[in-house]
Amino acid sequence: MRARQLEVFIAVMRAGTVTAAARMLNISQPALSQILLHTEDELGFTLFERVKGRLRPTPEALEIFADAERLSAGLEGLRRKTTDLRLGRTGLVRVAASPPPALAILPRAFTSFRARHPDILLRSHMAPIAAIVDMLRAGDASLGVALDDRLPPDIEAEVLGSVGFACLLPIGHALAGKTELTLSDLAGEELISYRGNTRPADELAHAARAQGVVVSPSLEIDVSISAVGFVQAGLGIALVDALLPWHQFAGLAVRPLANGPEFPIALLTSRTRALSRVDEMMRDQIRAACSVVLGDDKTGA
Amino acid sequence: MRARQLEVFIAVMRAGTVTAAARMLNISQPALSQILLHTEDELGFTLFERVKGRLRPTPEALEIFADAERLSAGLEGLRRKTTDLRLGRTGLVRVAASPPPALAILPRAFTSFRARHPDILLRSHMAPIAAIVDMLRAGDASLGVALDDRLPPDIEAEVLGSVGFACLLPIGHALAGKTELTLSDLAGEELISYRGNTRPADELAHAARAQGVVVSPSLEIDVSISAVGFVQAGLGIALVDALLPWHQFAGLAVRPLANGPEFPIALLTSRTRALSRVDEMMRDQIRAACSVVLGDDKTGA
DNA sequence: GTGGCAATGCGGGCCCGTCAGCTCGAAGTG
DNA sequence: CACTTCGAGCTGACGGGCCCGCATTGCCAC
Repeated sequence: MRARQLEVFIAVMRAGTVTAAARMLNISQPALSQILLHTEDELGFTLFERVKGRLRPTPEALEIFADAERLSAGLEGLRRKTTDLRLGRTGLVRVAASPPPALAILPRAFTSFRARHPDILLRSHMAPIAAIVDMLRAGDASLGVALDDRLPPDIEAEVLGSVGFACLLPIGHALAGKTELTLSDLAGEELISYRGNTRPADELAHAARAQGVVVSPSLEIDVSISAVGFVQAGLGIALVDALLPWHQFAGLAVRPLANGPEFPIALLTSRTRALSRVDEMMRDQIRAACSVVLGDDKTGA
Repeated sequence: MRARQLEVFIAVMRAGTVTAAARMLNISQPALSQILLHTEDELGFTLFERVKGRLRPTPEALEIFADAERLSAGLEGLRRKTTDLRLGRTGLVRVAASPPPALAILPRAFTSFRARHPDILLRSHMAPIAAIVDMLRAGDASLGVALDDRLPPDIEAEVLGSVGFACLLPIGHALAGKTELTLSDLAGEELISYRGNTRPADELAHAARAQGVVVSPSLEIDVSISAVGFVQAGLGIALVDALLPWHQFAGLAVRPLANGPEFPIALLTSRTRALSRVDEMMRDQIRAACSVVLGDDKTGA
């Protein structure tokens, strides 16, 4: 029994006549009549008794009607579900990001995504990069955003752009008079930056060596945002990524670091897991949001 | 999503490869590949990601897989149900009959029916004819067998044959010496027969009048089988239908009544209700059983 | 006769199937 | 290292069957 035959059968049962059923299904009466006859032929027994030019359901028809209706409703439900999937009206998007992109890029990406797909559940995970990789591998997140593009081979990293370093100064610090700082400006200052043996720390040391200066933090952090409190407390100048929206925090001044290294902004996905439609839509929004944020950075802040 | 597409999708999900799925469905690999591609085209999103010549289900495919399997199983169940209906392997047949056919015809009909369709539930109702008509109208029975063909217009009566009267004599009665009796033989005997204002009583009286004798029962019954006890007790000679297998009862002799009226044996159905396949099969068996019983009656007893 | 209903005949389009042939990647072999 | 082989899936051509609309007929009731 084909799905179409199910629909026709149900329509005739509900409408009572072939003509009315044909109207319900928006097809011609002969077409429906043919399908009905063919169905009965295939089944091997009659579904309706023709009496005086009218139809009367046989006991067999009544017997299978309930099942037919249930199945047809199920098919219709599946059809709706698939159109929802096509249009991206259902599902859950989980994005794992390290704090800077989570605070700088995801809000914008989520906003535009939500405007386009209001019914999709969104979940944001702020995590260090090792945790992001684990989540991508386990399927706990399908998209990741981090400030690193050197990743295991089973993780695909698409570089969306790059962002430099920023210096966080306590309010009133002498160096706040300059619009941008260089590494040599920081000589003799108490520095707060990433702990050793991490990529940003290495790159910073490399750049400093190239410029003939020495940069050695006296206070090490692992996540840039934790520098906020230390700078506010006057413990020193922080050398951190310029992505995080530092201006939102009171009590510190932000100055870009000239000639410093760059962080790559990478969009991470698992190579062993395919993206769902909604994941792809979110990926597009993250790309767009990133370019907007970077553009704003260049012109505005 | 067509039913075929559902099957193909499930087969590919289960088999893992297109070729294996095609083997499962006994079709060629290109055919299945086409259906799968067409399905994805119709859905608007891909179900499998092609990587290195292999297929990997997308999140959407995993999402709808459970529903698809459930629906497909439902369709398969309906398919089995319809073949059961066609072959008459399912259902319930309810037959209402008055006592003589219920004891003489139905056992044979049920036996041959059961031999052909062992899985069908059978139900026999022994009831007076008024109750039979009510049951047919209400759908509590779909077939009826009675010794009357004059019935309301909404009941169809198909006459399967006819049966005459029999005389039930107490063992040792003088008339037992004759192989058959006539109405005039019964003059002066105590008679047991149907109550007045019923069809057999009227016909009996009519036949007696035609033969110039008077038949007036001194003991009235409504159902012929109830005469057994009265005859065994020596209360008189019973004039009843010859259909009921009277020889099964001890303590009475049976002699046919010559030149008596005939009972029509009628197979009853409701004109407003259609017969199911199994009902029709049972109807055929009742017809056959009736002709066998009547033929045996002519030759054997 | 007229109107409503179901069935039939005819023609066209789409789906589905087989068959033959193709590309691509992995694995084996000299 | 180049070649072959094999298995995976895709493409194109062709045919049959299902589904559809249009025109028409048969049947019944009013």
